[in-house]
Amino acid sequence: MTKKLLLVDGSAYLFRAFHALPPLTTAKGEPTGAVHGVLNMLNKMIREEQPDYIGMVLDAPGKTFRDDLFDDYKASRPPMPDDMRSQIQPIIDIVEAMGVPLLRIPGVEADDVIGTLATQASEAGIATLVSTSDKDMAQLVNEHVTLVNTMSNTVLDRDGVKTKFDVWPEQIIDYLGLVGDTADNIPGVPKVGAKTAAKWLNAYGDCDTIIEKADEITGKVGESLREHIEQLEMSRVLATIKLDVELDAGPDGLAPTERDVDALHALYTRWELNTLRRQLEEAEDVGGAAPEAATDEEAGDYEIVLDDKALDAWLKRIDTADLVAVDTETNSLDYMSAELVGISLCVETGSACYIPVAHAYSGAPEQLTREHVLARLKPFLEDPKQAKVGHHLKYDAHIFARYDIALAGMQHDSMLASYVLNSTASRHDMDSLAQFYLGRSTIKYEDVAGKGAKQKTFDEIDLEIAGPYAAEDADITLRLHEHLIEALDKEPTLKAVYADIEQPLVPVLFEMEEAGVRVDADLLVMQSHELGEKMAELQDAAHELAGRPFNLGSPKQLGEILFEELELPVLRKTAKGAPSTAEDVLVELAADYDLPQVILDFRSVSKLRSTYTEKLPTLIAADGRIHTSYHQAVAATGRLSSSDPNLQNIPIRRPEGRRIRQAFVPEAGYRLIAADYSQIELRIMAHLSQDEGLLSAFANDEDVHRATAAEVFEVALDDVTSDQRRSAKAINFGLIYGMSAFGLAKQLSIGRGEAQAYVDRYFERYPGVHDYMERTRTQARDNGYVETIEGRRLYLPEINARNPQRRQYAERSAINAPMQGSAADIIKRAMIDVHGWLKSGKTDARLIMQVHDELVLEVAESAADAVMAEVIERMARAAMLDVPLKVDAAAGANWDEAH
DNA sequence: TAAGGAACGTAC
DNA sequence: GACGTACGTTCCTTAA
Repeated sequence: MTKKLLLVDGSAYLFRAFHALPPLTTAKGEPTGAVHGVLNMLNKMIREEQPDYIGMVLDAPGKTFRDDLFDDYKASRPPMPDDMRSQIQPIIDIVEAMGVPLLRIPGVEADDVIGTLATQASEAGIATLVSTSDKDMAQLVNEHVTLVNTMSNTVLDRDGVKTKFDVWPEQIIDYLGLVGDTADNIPGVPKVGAKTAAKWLNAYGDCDTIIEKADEITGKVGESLREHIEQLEMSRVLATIKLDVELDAGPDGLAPTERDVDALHALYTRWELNTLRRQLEEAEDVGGAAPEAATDEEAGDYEIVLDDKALDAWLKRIDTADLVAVDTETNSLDYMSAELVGISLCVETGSACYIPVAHAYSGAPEQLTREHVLARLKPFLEDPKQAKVGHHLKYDAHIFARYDIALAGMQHDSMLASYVLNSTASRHDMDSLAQFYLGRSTIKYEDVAGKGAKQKTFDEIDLEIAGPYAAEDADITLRLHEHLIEALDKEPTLKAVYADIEQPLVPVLFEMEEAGVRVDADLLVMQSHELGEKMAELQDAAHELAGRPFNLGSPKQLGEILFEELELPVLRKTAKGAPSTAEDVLVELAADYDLPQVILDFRSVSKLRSTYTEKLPTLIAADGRIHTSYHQAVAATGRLSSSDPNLQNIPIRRPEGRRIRQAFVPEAGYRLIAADYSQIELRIMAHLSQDEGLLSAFANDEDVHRATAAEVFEVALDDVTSDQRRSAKAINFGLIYGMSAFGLAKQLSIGRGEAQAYVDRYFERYPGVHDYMERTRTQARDNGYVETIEGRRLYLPEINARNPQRRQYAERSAINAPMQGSAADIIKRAMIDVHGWLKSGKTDARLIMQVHDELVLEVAESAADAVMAEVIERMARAAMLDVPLKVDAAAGANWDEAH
């Protein structure tokens, strides 16, 4: 068997890694990005090639013979940055500790050392692989010597050189002499580029012949050639790699030696190369193994797919797999504008691929085109029988939708599994989950893309960096899925919440987001204008009353005016101890002073303008519609949330704000239908508490607040005053939120004693509710969690906290969560049902919004009445409680009218 | 200059 | 101290 020699161009690695990698540093701030990069590439080469001999060659400091030949040699190259220079020594130390022979020969360049060794190896019949990204090395290629570019995974043999440069390896020196090299300041012949050089060399064979026949060459290029013959000869010499450098040892002196485990461990620790350190610890039982090292953390087998052959192999793998992890990489978080940059797949943990389709940094290797890859994957992606798992698959589905691919078979989602298992986990992003469930530190997005102003989009990231990151995402997704499903299997009710509610909801939310809602920009712009004028008037009035101008939007400046200069009484302080200027405080002050009311009016107007009338028009997409994002794994109780923009807090309570809803309109020929559950949380409280009074009030379809007022104030239903009803309403809502008598007193501006009397009275009249509240607190304390009707859990780790404030907070959450969460479960079931019904029939209608207890649909005018009736029916029977679920609905020409 | 927290206000 | 769940804007301090 022929022996194999691997020669690594350390200098090329260093430059490439330094510029390609984000500026990683140690905790102290020492740069280590290039160290990471060089070591990763080196390790990868060793792993893949398993050479018998190996040498890493670095440039030595100081002048080389070429500097003596040509004064301007490499003059255009800026001096090595300090951040790069400082990383050379750590690399040298580590490579030596690894047992890899390292060569640094003064007076020549790394290229010359590599050239010499490659030549000697050829003569000895040793197969040589030169790992570099430097194209000059192509001149070394022969039957025994090939180049490999770790960046792009491309291998250049004789035919490869011919394909890439259109000249043979032995012509490369002449080629470089003609073309020159700006980076090394090798002049070449002006006006001659790659095409011309190849054309001449193919016609004449070599430079000497070209010079001989220079007169035959016509045109401006011909002139340039004749004028620069001397320069051409010089350039050839500079481009020629020296093959006879005097070395202490030949290729057979480059056998790797035993690695020095202790020295390596110390160096990895010193330079905070944690992944390498952990791998070493696992393999060698060295150092204080970190806790996470105990779990599975083998480096994955990650492949970058750059050609059809590799793609074919993966298509075969996914076709026969039971479940495939799919992940997309894009250049934006905005799903409506994001472009696909690459796709990751994983069918078996530890083995994943990344298929880049649009990495466009300079020097990026040739990739399969987006169109090609998508066309080949389309049958798989659209096949509902081919099950996929993702982490937040809804986002990936949006990306595929941009390219007319309807992602189907969205069977599992590790983000949702995690959410159902523990909704109170602070985050459900992949990195946190990998750390928590798998004990595994993943590559962080910031580490590959950088952060702040320097953050790159994914298509700008070097494949050497992006590939492992992206492939790991798919690998981790599959690992998480396997782990989380196992956990869910142990909790059948949670599994049901996941499988029967959250997972089927994904396509529903996906379609709602894709649909968006039409918004009348002109109307909002007009409203904005009006509000702007009102703001100016109120600001003038405020400055007048204050006696000087100030920023009305600054609570700090306002506090100075009100409490220092005008000396108004400080009624309350903020958490930080500053006098509060919150709404309720100003309302109270407004009874005795003028300025607070002006501030209140200003705030209200300015809020409407900045948050809604100014902002919403800027968010309208090309289709004239606003596409929000519904988040399925955010709210601890099981509710959805909405952002970019938040369509769940569009004003309604006051007429000034409510006008904004007039800008939410249907397409021509359509109507908006808004259907909302009436008092759903109180109905759930009746069901859960089984309180007879409450059950019968709902059974008889009474006005529940009026009924409560009648009980608490001991009057007949018909004699309840509007004030009594208002108080009863506050009590009812307060109960849902776990409010105290103190809070109720504040809400109703009554004495604390009086409020306490109301609460006592309420519990006397509704003893079932009182018992239920007690039971809930007990359950929370005993189990550490509370449940919705469906069995969705909310963990309350602080329910037994020593700190009374934290404990009481947990208690209030315990009271509220079953009601809020059950309502969320019910409307989610209704959404799945309504969506399924709409999909199965020919009804021209679609769901477009959800606001916690309300669904909004856009329906063809002719179908409006029928759809409304059906939606009411389906929402009402989404859960079978011991009280009826009542649904109110209306249709209109805008969202305001539909109420 | 950018990031992040505090204060505030909108919804259910 | 005192009413649950969210998200967005503005101001302003702090850190790089």
